Amino acid sequence: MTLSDIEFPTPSEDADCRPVREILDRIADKWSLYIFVALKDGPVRFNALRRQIDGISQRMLTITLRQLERDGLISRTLFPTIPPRVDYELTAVGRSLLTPVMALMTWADSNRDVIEEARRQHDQTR
Amino acid sequence: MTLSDIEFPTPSEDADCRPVREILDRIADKWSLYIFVALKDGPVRFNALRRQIDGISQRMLTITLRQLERDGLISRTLFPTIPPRVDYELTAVGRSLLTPVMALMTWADSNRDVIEEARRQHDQTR
DNA sequence: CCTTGGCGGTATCAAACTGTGACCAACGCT
DNA sequence: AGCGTTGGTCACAGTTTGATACCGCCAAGG
Repeated sequence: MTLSDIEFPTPSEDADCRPVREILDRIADKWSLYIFVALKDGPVRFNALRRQIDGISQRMLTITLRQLERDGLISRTLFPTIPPRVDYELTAVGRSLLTPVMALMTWADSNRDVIEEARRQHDQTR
Repeated sequence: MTLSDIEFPTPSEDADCRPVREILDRIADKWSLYIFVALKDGPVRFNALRRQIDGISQRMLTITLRQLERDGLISRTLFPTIPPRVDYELTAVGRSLLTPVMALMTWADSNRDVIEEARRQHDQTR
C-alpha cells in the first residue's frame, strides 16, 4: 500500500485541483453541454433554444443560462422590442470550450453502439 | 470545422440525438469524469478512489462505478483475499473516452482564472 | 481479551436539486 | 374578444444526492 503515491497528485499533468472541480461541476451538469452545442453556429433566442434542446424545461434553461452567463461562457443580449427578444451567444471563452465539448459529442456518437451492446450483455449476465 | 456537418445532417434529430444524449447523461454527471481521471494511470482500489476523489460519498462512488461498469467503460475485479480487494480499471473503450475527457480537464485547468474573474465581475455588477 | 481500524459495500432517511404546470404583461392576428 | 408568442417567475411534487449507521471479516495494539 503506497500511501505516498495516493496522497500526492502527480505534479506535471494532473489537473484535478479544486478550482478545476468547480469549473467542471458547472460544465458537467445535465444541460450545459446541450446548450453549448445548440449555440455553436451563432446566437439563438430563448425559445428557439428550448425547442432545440429536447426535454429541457423553461426553468432549467433559465437557470443554466444564468450560470453560464455568470461564468462568462455565454452572453445575453436583450432587444427591448415587443415582444421582447433575447439572444444568447457563445463568448470567445465559450467558443474555446466548444472544441473539447464537440470532441465528447463525437466520441459519444461513434461509441453508442458499443455502449448499448455492453449494457445488453451486462443486463443479461445480471 | 466539419463537425457540424457530420453531426446534424437531417432535421429529424430524434434518431441521432437520443442515443448520444443517453451516453452523455451518463458521462456528464457529477462524479463520472473524476472517476475517469482517477483511473487514467491504471487500476485503483475502491477506497483509494474514495480518498482520491475528494467529497464523494461511498454510496455515490458505488452507484457511479456500477453504472460505468454496466456501460463497459470500466471493469471490476474482485480478489477474494482477506481483506477483500476490488480493483477498478478502464476498459479499452473507457481509455478511448479518456482522450476527450482529458481535453476537457486541460481546458478547465487553463481557463480557471478567466472564469473566476468573470464570476467576480458578474457578482459585483449584479 | 478487547477495542480500534480498514476493507467493500448496503440500508435508511433527510436535504438538495430538478421537473411540471400555472401565471405574468404586452402586443399581433383574426 | 379570444388566442398565441415573447421571456421569464413561482409554488409544489418528484427525483437524486448526501450523511450516517451498520454489516461481516480480520489484523494490530494495548
